[in-house]
Amino acid sequence: MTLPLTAPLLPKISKRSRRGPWKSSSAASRSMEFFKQRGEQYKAEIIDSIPDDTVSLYDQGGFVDLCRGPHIASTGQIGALKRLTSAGAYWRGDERNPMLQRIYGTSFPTQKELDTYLAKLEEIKRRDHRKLGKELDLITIQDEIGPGLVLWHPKGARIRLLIENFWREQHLKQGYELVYSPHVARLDLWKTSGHVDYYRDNMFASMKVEASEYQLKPMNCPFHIMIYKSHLRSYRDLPIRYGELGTVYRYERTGVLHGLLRVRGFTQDDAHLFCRPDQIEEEVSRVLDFTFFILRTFGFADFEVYLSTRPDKFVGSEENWIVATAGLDAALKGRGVAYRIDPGEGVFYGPKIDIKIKDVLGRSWQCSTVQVDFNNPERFGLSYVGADGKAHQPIMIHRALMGSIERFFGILIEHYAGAFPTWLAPVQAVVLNIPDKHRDYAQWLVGQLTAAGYRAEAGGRRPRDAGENGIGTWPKRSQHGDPGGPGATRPAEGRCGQGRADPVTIKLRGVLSFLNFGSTERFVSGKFGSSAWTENS
RNA sequence: GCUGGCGUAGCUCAAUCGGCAGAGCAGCGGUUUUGUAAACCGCAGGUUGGAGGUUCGAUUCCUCUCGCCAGCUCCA
Repeated sequence: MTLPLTAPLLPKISKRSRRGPWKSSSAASRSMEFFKQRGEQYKAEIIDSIPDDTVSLYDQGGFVDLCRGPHIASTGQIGALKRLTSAGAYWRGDERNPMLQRIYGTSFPTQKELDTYLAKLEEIKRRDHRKLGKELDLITIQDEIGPGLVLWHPKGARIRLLIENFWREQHLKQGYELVYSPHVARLDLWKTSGHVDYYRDNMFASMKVEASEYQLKPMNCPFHIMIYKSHLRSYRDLPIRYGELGTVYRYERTGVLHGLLRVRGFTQDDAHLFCRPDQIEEEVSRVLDFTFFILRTFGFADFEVYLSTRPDKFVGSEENWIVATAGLDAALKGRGVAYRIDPGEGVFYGPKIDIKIKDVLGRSWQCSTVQVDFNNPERFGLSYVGADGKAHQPIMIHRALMGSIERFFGILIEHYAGAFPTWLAPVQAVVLNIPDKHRDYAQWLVGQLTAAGYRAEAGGRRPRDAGENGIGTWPKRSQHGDPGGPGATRPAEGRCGQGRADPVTIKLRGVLSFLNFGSTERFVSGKFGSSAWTENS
């Protein structure tokens, strides 16, 4: 059948795949002939690649499938079936191969379980940061500017500033030095670093300036290296930790761009640690602690940790790889972190630890990464003077805790469904003036709140504004009106939809006190502050 | 980049066979007022993503292009 898989056809497929029992049988590799005769070239090709003498086949009403199995014993076990989407997929996952048409669907033993799953998909849709980012006026990505390039609107920028201020403050406490570096540099720098050889496909084209080529930076590391190199280093100076909220530009193929989660210009919360080989474990341990602290502060509690080991193509000595991998391993074990080995998935220049964040819906996102690097110290000829008076080569550790501010923000939006905790909320309080004639008073109150350091906004002139989505998303609300009127002055109260209205007097002092609770303290995950608090002054 | 789908007002969407581009919400001006997704009247809002082509006439058909979405591949 070579009909196009358009929408009207798919319900039929849904229906048909419902009846008949499954039978299973196994056959010798002559089944390759069977599939060839049927014109099912791909199945024959797969059998060809299976070393075993026998393969297992499943027969379902004349549809014979090659499958390691198991298929379910009976289609009667399928209580509920739903087609989800259809999309192309490369044969065997290789983009050089032809594209196949794939239909995605799911089934559950009962309709109820299917409904639960579908409700979760709806919830994911509701939390989509691309939708909320626009609705809450946090960010936009506009065609005229270019795909994958983010505009941070005032409300989004407020949150970013809070994130960045927190980040800087904590890094200083942790003994990092904060640095800045330019957005472009001579192409030669990227030749030295190896990016031109290994990373060119992800770089924007270089530009000619006067007599030399310049390159928009895809990474921050060469700059930090050059700061290290700017003078002689002693073993006593190590470890040296340079941190930077460094904005990088990478050419990502159009099909991979995805809201804030995959962009072309983004800011890494980057740092490079220069240390002696014997300091790797200690430094990595510190980074792990620091990472979990930061992530928990933003409300993330569940993580997936991976240790990626040496790939086939690698640089550096085997001995260094062993030392570095052991250092990462020891740090993870020392901190009691459960992790999985991802064999051969390390970067060519060294092994790494990746930490994926699990959000409230149980989806995981790659953010944090800790990578050991032997390559760059070698390429740039880094050294320090050891206790023996001789030159030694330091080890570099690349690390990002949030990964990129853009991606992290996208995840945050979805994690909180836009209803940020008070310390991060771009609007901590909305002052509603109902009816309109109280606008001046509302403005005055907003002015008072702003002067007191809160993020407040006046909004709405009609009763229904109180129930609006955007306004309901912000943490606190205070409403002002005439006694007994439709917009009667109401107590400041908590976030709409949480069923928690905290009675507070409407006097300015009361509003300030109410806001003060939990407005600046940061949440630690698992301890989401309740707003159960009253004032009766 | 690849396969498939889709671009109409700030947002969500209409527009029959190719025949005058429309509605709700948001906005603005009024009127009104029992407390959480919707009070009433009016006004304004558009180069139908862009460029070509076919046609008396294109939102509609064709070509190219830009972008978005679902995946594949890749990744922070």
